[in-house]
Amino acid sequence: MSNNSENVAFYGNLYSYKLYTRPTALRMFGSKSYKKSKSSKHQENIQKMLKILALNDPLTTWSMAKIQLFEDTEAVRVKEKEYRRMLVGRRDRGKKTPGLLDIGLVVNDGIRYTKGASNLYRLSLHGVLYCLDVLDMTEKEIDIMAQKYAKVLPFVFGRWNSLKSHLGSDVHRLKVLASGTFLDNIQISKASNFPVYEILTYLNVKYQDDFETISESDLADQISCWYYTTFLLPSQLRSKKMSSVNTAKWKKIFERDLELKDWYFGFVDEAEKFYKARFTTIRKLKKI
DNA sequence: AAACTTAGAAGGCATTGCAG
DNA sequence: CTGCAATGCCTTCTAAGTTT
Repeated sequence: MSNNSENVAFYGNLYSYKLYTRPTALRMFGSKSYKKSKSSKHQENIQKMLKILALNDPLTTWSMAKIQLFEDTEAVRVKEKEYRRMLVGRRDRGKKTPGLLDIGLVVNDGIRYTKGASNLYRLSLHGVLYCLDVLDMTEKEIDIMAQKYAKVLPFVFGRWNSLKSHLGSDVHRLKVLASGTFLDNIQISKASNFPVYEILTYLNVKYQDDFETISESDLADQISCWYYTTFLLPSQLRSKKMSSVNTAKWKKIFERDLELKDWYFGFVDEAEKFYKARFTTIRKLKKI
């Protein structure tokens, strides 16, 4: 039910994740989990908050603080403010320092009216990717995040359990994307017999105008399409051919899930049309 | 290399507003 | 009045040069 068509998106397509959001987030909020490498207090705070958001339904700043501090109202009061500042950034002495909302890792997910109006916050898809990339999430935490964000990324997180049962540890290829690798380089064109390179390139073309802002459902489509397409690559890029085992797994996922199948092959059709039209154009030159 | 400078971040305090 | 939320202003801290 939570929809965001009226919200202004502060994030763009996957290319802008790779080029802008991710590098900015790494610089400002840490490129490694604060548990693993020395980080500033600010980075630790941010990462802790992101994890809270990752593991819960949309929250108000107050409820975020309460998750950590339960009944200690005074402490919650202080923490809550800290959280809000991290979200909205701060404007001090004429200077604006960006917060998680400005960078696009967190989005406003509607307003709760229980007591007055209060904003609900959750991760954006960029935020989900950053968490996968940087926070040291356990298997169990990722499962919870998938469940909480199933509506936001329906074709992947909405089918997480079934994907896990079919793909095993391969489900985590999403982390490749999270780490900023889009796999649209020419090198992969020979890594598979399937037109992986062509599809991923078309995926870039289709959403190229959405660099500044993209609707969340379009971004979810872009991510999901990337996700299913990369399964057409062997796990190690060295081995040239997909094992028949992999292909079988892939078919199995689509067999029972017609909605997914229609959606994915709808995209494949689009890509095919795109390339065909272009070749038709050049063919015409031959006839002159 | 210790002492000093300084911009920006973090922390603290105050105020406002609203619902029960 | 209490619990919650939002924001501005002031002070302290920190990380980085720069000077001596």
